[in-house]
Amino acid sequence: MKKQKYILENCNSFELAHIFECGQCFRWNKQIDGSYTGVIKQGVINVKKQNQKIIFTGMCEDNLKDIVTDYFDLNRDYEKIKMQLSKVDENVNLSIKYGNGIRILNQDLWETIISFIISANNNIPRIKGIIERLSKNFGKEIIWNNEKYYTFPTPEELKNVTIQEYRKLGLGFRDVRLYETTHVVLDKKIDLENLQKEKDTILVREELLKLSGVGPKVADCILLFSTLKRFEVFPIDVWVRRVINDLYIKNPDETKVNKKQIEKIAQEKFGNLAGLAQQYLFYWRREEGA
DNA sequence: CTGCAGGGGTAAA
DNA sequence: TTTACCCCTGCA
Repeated sequence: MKKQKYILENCNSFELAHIFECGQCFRWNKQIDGSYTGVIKQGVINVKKQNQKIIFTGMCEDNLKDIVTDYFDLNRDYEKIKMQLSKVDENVNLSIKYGNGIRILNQDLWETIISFIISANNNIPRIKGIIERLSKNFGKEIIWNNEKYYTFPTPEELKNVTIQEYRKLGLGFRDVRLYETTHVVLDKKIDLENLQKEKDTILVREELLKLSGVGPKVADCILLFSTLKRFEVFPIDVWVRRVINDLYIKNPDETKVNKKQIEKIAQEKFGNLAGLAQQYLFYWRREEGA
């Protein structure tokens, strides 16, 4: 573990709030100076934006530049993607202007699976709290700048944790799901490394859906926000339903809007960039509060 | 102060 | 296709 620093200059499409508050991650916390600190794999990293420069500092084992280049998806041309998507219509264009600095993170597959199982029928402050307690109890401690941080627990580190212990950490009815999924992964009934190599998105999705606590929405979030990185999926939650209904369907009762209908619209309008369009629309609608 | 709906869904009926 | 589910927060 060593202290490292990396400065990225001339980076378009990189706004801290857009990246960390758009609902894709749960382990980044805003600091007093406006920067964000989070745990990636076995390291702690702080990201700060200053005069158009992105400053990464951290305590980690591997090369910091390599870690953040991968994690923040820095080799992808978001300007080009935004250009394409903004042509769809004026509403999408507005949403892109609003969340112009969004990047989709390459988060660890295991961590993303567990995080989104916890996210089911839950709210962000509580999700963050649960993940923090899980890490504190079962992850490894890292000390950086006199503060304690904890890595996200591996399947092995959760091996002997009981359902009752999960319940005590406030997981609620998700306790059984976390227990079952952990053991399915430990027993290699579903092999995450193989899943990572599989090209066919449909097949990967089917495998994810076999996990306890993973339904259609959670599966799509895992596909989009982890290293699986599938931009063609379109996770549908209440906010996405709301914004798609308001813009394109206009059903007076949004709870009656059919999922198939939303999927069709997403496919037709956004194609293989649906996932990213989802993020812009979601962030726009949710932050605007309208 | 108490009661209750609802939250970035899933699984079981 | 409908309903219960754990826990927390906001609001009537």
